[in-house]
Amino acid sequence: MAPTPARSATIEDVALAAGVSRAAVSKVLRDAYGVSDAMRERVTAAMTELNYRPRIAARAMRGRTFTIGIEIPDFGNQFFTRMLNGAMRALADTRYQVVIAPAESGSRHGLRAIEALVDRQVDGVIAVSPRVTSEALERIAVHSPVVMFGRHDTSDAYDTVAGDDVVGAQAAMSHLLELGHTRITHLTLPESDEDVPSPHGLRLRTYRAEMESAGLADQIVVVRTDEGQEAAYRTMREALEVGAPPTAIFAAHDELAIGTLRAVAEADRAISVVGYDDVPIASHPALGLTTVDQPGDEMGARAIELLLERIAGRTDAVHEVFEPRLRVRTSTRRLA
Amino acid sequence: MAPTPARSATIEDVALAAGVSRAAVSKVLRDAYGVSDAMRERVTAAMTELNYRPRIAARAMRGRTFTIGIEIPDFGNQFFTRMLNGAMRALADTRYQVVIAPAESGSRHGLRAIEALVDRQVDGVIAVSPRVTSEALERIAVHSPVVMFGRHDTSDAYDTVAGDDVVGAQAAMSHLLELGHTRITHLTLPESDEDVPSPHGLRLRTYRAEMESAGLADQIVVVRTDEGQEAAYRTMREALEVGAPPTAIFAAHDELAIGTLRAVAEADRAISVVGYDDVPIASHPALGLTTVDQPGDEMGARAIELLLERIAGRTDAVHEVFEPRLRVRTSTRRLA
DNA sequence: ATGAAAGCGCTAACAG
DNA sequence: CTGTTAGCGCTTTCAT
Repeated sequence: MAPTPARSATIEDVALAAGVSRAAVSKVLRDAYGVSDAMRERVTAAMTELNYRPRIAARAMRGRTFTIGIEIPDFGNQFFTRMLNGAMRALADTRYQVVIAPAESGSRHGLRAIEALVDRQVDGVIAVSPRVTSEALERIAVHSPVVMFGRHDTSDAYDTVAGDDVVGAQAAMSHLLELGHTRITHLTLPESDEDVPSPHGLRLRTYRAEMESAGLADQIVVVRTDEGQEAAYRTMREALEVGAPPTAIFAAHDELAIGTLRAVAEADRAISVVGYDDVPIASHPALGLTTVDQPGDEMGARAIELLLERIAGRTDAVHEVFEPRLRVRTSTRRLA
Repeated sequence: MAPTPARSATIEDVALAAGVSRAAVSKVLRDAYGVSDAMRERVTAAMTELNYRPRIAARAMRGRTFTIGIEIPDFGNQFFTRMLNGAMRALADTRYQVVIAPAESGSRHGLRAIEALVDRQVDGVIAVSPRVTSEALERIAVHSPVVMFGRHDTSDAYDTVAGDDVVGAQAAMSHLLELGHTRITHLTLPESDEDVPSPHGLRLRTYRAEMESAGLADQIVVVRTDEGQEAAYRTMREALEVGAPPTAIFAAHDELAIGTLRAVAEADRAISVVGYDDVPIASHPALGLTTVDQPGDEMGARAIELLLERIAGRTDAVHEVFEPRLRVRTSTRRLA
């Protein structure tokens, strides 16, 4: 290949080649009103001839980019894959393309990734960032439509799509309590906080409330672990070695539950484990993880719908909540 | 303090507020030569005051965007998560941001996603697209640095980072043969083709070669399935019902292997299964999947290094190959 | 050390 | 139906 590449074709080159004006080319490009078939044909011919690709950056300076940005905190968590699938499907018949910005593991709340997306002129943002302050989000939402995934706050500036984490956590806890468990540990992330409107905050709060109303306040144990299966495994391996081990563990999400299952297997203990999300692997017979199913794909698709509505001009906020559903499998058993 | 601005601040607003020229602000922004400390201070003050964020799209029209685009074919495959982690880590200390474009499941080869990235003016692209023709890639590589992940072709126009799939597949096959298996099925994707320089093409070819040189040419069985655990599960569930079932299955990657494991478990048969990649879940004791470990994070980090070199001006191609390593676990057993 | 000014490729009035 | 033209926000010579 030539080491000194020619610069690629611009709208002007196409116009020249087709013997028309730039405006005409632009109109063909955007399918705008007022182009004769003859002209359209010559222009498209010139475009393929020159291998023309419109520069989105140039378009961005005048109008839309037809790009949706999605911020994701952790690719290791397959729940977000479900969400993404739903989002992609909802966008399939539109002109929009998706770009995804992964939150750097360091800056744990993902604001940087959201801003990176906005700086790149996406037409709207879907973000999974329970820890970003609503002030920061509202500042962003002034200039760019925003739909937050998993949040339970109800700002006027952005929409939210979330699961009903109270109902879900209650289902998980009721299940364990009905099986006769009393020493139930909750495994969650370091930053989960009952006062933050995050899924994990709500699950934690619900865990506490359910333990208390079952008269088990003195049995409450909350273990914290870093994100990911591996970290959860190491944390629980240690946790199971000290003191009286629990008979059941309610993990804040499936990745943590799967890591826990590993620690439990190695410790060779009959400890029941419940997760949250119903990631695809959870139903694998080798794991048989009892978990709270969230309709991730529907939620992702709905988030896109809301975002497109906002892009189209809606200004009042919508806050949508999806119902979770307990899936009982073999990882939970009646207390012997 | 100004009221909430209808449109967000531009470089001009900052210049006005700081009482300097646009050029001066731009220089501060880019840390360019020739700015006094006093000026720098006033400008940065104005920037924070106005909550200024540079528009990458505008910058893109003149120079770099400091954005790396990564195209990924399947988020369900956790091997790509390993790759992404390595890539993110390698980029952590640079000015670059990552955006990821998922290949639409329809257009199975991901060219559209790569072009979406290039249209958005990324400074370089890493792509996982074994099926895109080298012609298409070379056309793109003329205008944008490209590193292909997993390909075994050696174009001059783009770099490649791949695992040694022949060695890896040989290791998998040798392992099964040494355990006494002779009826070994290979499970791969519909489009895998021995003549395409893709990982799966090579694994397929190696499977055939190893069977033949073991004198088992008449035992060769290749089963095709769509992408994903679920599809692999359904395919293998059916495949295990007809004819004489194999005693071992070599799956082209771990997601397929895990789906296979599910079918095997349900069929309640003692069939050995080997995967490829060593995704995180593979080592979980509940699965114990024997597999060929590829150093995904190193490979991702190396891909970034190569891309940055190309962005910096290197024009000769580099083709890097990483050595895989067999991980023997409980999913393979000596033939009874 | 600082600023004026010329574009980058595209869209969207507006004129013809 | 087609073309002219004025920017969008930024970088980058080139003067001063």
